[in-house]
Amino acid sequence: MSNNRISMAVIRRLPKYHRYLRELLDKGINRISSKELSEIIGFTASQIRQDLNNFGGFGQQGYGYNVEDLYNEIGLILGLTNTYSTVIVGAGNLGQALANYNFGTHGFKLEGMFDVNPKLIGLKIRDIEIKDMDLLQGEIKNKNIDIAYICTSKDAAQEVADRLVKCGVKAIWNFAPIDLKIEDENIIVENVHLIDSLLTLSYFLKDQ
Amino acid sequence: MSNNRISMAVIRRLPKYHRYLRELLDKGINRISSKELSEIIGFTASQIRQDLNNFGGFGQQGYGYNVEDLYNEIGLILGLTNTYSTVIVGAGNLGQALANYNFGTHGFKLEGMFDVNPKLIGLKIRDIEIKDMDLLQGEIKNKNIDIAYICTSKDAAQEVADRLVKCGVKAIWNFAPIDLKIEDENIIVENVHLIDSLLTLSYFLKDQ
DNA sequence: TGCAATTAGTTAATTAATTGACAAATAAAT
DNA sequence: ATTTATTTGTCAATTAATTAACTAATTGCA
Repeated sequence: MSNNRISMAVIRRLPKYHRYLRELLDKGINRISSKELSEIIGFTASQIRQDLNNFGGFGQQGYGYNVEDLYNEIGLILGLTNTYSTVIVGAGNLGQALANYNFGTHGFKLEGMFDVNPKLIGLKIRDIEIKDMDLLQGEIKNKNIDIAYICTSKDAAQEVADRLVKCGVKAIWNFAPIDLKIEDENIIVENVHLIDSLLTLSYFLKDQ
Repeated sequence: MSNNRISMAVIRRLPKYHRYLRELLDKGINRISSKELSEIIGFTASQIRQDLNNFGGFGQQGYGYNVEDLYNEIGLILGLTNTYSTVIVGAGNLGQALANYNFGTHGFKLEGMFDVNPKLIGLKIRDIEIKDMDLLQGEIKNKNIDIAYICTSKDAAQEVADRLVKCGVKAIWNFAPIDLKIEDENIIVENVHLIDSLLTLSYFLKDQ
């Protein structure tokens, strides 16, 4: 099942399936065909069937898919049955925003926040106290942190990443506008490059 | 030049070229070959040449590319010589974070912030006062706003989008975890679905 | 000046991703 | 119970994206 030949294109569609299936569940819909799903999600029915079949035959001919089962299966594929411990590094506006997002409901438990700014240190966001960056390594090892969200400035990000990797973080969710250089290929790095997104918008706007 | 047969894959690489060229410029490097660029940016040299050639022949055989010229050309392609007026709708943590990002330096001038929360209304972020959401339509028309950043909750996002479109906004940068339904095909919608990004990270983490 | 090295632009080949088509299984209707 | 509708899983066809190969231009050095 956890076949690593699955293409990135497919993987990046999985959260969207998960999102739409959650909505269907909430509406009390318990059965859906690839054709119906295609109409609400905007992928072709063929693509939906192809995508899902990468992970197993979750449907039934003549019936379609059971919404709850499929939702759970995709949750499983995405690893949402696991619980991960996380920290936020850089507790400025963005870091605080992420703290308030409460990804904990999806299994990402926030265990700490760190910053260098004395004005922020000591502040509490949702019961999490912002601590001095000097305490980063110790706490990460202590609390066995899996994922770090980097919300520092561009200039601080690489150094922070190096420290994180050194103390055994498994994944980095990077919001700094830089491509981190990480030697260890086993460390997962997922970037959210806001400026890239905005410039893409700008590209399309220009032609209007 | 503004050929709209350019593939999305190419377009989404443009901001990354722009970012790396800026870095080269800052380092005082004024000449680069596709091969050298490929080594720092991580695309193949062939892909770099293909990508750039979608927009014109910016290089010179035997020489490579002039960094400053190429940087400017890509800036032009991305529409960064234009100035756009923007507003933030939803002035919670994320909205405030975006206000502080200061995208104004890239030509995206923040002209207003709006929220329904009385505790936020009146507050000033970087000289921009958060105003009552009721004033949204009027100000958008008044100030001829081009782009709105939607930073509201999932539940409020669609209604906000409808109102924005009605008063002539040209593009929406959407941070709410929902796919907005916009009738008018000319309206640009660029999504930043944080949860999708985090779930993708989770997918890869699960297999480790 | 002439020659080897470099390098873009471009075409061709390859690989990847998406869409289409259809058999087999199931559900629903009569 | 039989027939007709659906609808998946899968394979084939198509389209898109990436990589490789090559030509011609330019550079830089002897």
